[in-house]
Amino acid sequence: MRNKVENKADQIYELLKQNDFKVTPQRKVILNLFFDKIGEHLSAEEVYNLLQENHPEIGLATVYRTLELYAELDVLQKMSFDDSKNRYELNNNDIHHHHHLICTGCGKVSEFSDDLLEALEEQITTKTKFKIMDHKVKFYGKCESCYNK
Amino acid sequence: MRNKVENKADQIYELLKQNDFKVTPQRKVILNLFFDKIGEHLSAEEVYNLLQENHPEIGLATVYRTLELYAELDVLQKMSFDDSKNRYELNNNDIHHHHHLICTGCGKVSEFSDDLLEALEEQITTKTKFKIMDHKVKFYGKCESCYNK
DNA sequence: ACCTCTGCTGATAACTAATATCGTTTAGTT
DNA sequence: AACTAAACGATATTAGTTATCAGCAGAGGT
Repeated sequence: MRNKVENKADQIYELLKQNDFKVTPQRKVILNLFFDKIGEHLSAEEVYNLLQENHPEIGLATVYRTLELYAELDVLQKMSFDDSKNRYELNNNDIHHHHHLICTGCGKVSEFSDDLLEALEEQITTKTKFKIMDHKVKFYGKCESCYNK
Repeated sequence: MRNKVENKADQIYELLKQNDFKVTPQRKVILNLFFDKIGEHLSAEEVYNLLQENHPEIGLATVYRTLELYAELDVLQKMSFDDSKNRYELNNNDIHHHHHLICTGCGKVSEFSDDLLEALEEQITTKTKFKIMDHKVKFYGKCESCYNK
């Protein structure tokens, strides 16, 4: 019997195949990196640097391409925290609606999970003709340690 | 007696002075442009192009600097709709909490105003130590015409 | 096992938005 | 009117990302 991560990884390999993309070693390695780094919001360069240790043969262009591909397949969630670079994290469906709390003091990004936005989406649906598929919410403020100094 | 826009503009000139910034012709022109384009989300280059007609002497660097300055003073709100460029709109305090509805079909950005997020902010405040100052919400989906085809 | 064919890769050039630099100009003050 | 720090325009530079292209590789057919 296989563990959860392997199972989940296999599902994603299957998803690649279903969409006529090949399951390459590079795509496997990059996906596994994100399984190792759950909760982190990695930029393309950070991914590339992390790969240097065990997979220095993987090029930066491949990193960009792979992240973009996974984002389109909704395997990764693409986001930006106003530092003019895109960041990615595993789109764990279990915690689909988690919002980011961005500290304007130290820049740290924490998370908050909930489904309260459903009410807001419902209101928009009834008041407008807009059909909502997804949302992104960012809260700006001060984390505990920045607030206390 | 002066009209509302002039009054509002004067308040902003005053705000500049209070923060030891000079009230230059360039800053006046760019601010007035945003009063003329309420509801639009302009990029730096779009502002620059709009200025070409009547004020071709204003340089692109000045546009970038001025937009950034106004954003720091909360006169403009800085945002991005995943097209890898920053956009700005007048931060009208009357409609402070308006969210953006981004159509994934045609890219059009519309708006929805509400204060329902207060409830969510309150929940975060009670459950975490994070002190929220501001938030940005983006909803993704299909606008009426894209949905119907 | 081998061939083929298409998609993928790595290296790197090109692009784009934004920022930094620098000599000149100007707003606000004296 | 003179002064001075701030702001300006032109342009070089940077940073993140995307495009290009020759070579490679892995699935399917023979």
